Amino acid sequence: MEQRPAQTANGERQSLTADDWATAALDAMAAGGLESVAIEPLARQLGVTKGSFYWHFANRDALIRAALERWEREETDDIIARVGDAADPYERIVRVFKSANAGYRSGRLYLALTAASDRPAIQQAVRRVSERRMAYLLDCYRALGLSEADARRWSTFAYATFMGNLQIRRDVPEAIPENQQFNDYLRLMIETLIPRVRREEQPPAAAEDRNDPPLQAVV
Amino acid sequence: MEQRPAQTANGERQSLTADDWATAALDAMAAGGLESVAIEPLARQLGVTKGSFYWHFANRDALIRAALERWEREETDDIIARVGDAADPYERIVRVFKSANAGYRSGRLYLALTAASDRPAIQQAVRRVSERRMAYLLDCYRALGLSEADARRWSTFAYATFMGNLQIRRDVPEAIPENQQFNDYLRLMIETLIPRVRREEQPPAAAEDRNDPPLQAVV
DNA sequence: TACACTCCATACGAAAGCGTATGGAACCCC
DNA sequence: GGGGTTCCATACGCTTTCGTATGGAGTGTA
Repeated sequence: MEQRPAQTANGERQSLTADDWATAALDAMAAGGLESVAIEPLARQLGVTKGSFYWHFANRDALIRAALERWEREETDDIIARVGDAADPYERIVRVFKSANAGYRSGRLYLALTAASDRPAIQQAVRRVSERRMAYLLDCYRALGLSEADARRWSTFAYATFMGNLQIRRDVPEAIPENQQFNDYLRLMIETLIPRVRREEQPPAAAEDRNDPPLQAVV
Repeated sequence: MEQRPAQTANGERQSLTADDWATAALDAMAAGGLESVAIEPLARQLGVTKGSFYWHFANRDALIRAALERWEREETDDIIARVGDAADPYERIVRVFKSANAGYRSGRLYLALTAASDRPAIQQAVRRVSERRMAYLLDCYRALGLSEADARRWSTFAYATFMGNLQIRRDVPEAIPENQQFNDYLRLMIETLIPRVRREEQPPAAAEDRNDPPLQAVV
């Protein structure tokens, strides 16, 4: 597969891979947006010159495509690895919200990519990841016993809150409490965003369908 | 104050003002982010050349500063004009959420500005506007009768949901329902995000009360 | 008519970034 | 040790944008 020239005596100077360039591009995006993904600055930062880049990639667009692929892989792997197929749906939703905190870079990167709304390639990648995440949440809420319409509303609601917390954490970080205060804040959101439908009363979905109160949230 | 050379016979060609440039810059930002705010493209779009710009402004930074000032004025005026000092706090929070829908440009502009997290001037303006909005919400929740700590949590929670809806509407618009479905979605958020605390031990609310949850949300 | 002021056009230099062309060092294989 | 491959350095032309310098048309004013 890959064979790198053995590093020199002092341990420097091993050749770069295309993936190294992709991760560097993602780091640059997380730090300064898409416009920060420039060949020559990245090359300087990596300690090489443009010659290296144009050996690995055809042009700047190819780099961005590669970075997007890597990002999509990371995100989908992450959401499966972190919140996974664990336990009951309640626990899964809780973990989604706790993962909003974990990963400072992850959140910034997500927001930076969503900001590049003019580039269709990026927009589509963001859309795919967002839809996949919302579908995951939708499944969780269905598993809680909510009707299809209710599950859709609640999952969209929860995802909006999730995204908004990312944004607040980036733009007004003091607004997000810390330590014990943060736990209280988190618990408030969890308890509010996960309606405890009456489980016993089986069968859940069919019996308690359309009445006036749209969903029997007990909170 | 301002005197414009009378427009020519066909109604074209009246001279521009600095404010015209500022609004054009904001439009460009809402459409394509900060990098779209370039002098020469803007000049072409306005039907003039750079000569016009550098008569009104010292440089590009001055334009961005002017645009930011205008944006801050608009935003603060808007939040006072739209949701205003109307009625009870419940109605005020409702209006905040309804205004997330109104103003397509407003939301995009907000998100575009928050994305320019490297520019300190923009970051501070965003912070000021965000803090002012969150303070407004905090006041609403205090007026609902919540304790200081609870009001702070709920207002942050609500603002996060507000921001997240802006983001979803931009990135995955189909996820936001429309028409009657949207009203249901909106009502769900409103009812969930506005806890009806026991005002003064009134009979109607007190009757169906829960005593388990930490804050007396009845939803 | 002469002058000043406002607003913009045009021309120019400098810098940054993209992409290409080409050379060259290091390594491998026979 | 000739030849091929990998990976990168260097040099160059092109485009876009910023910012400056300067001229000029239009209008008001003495």
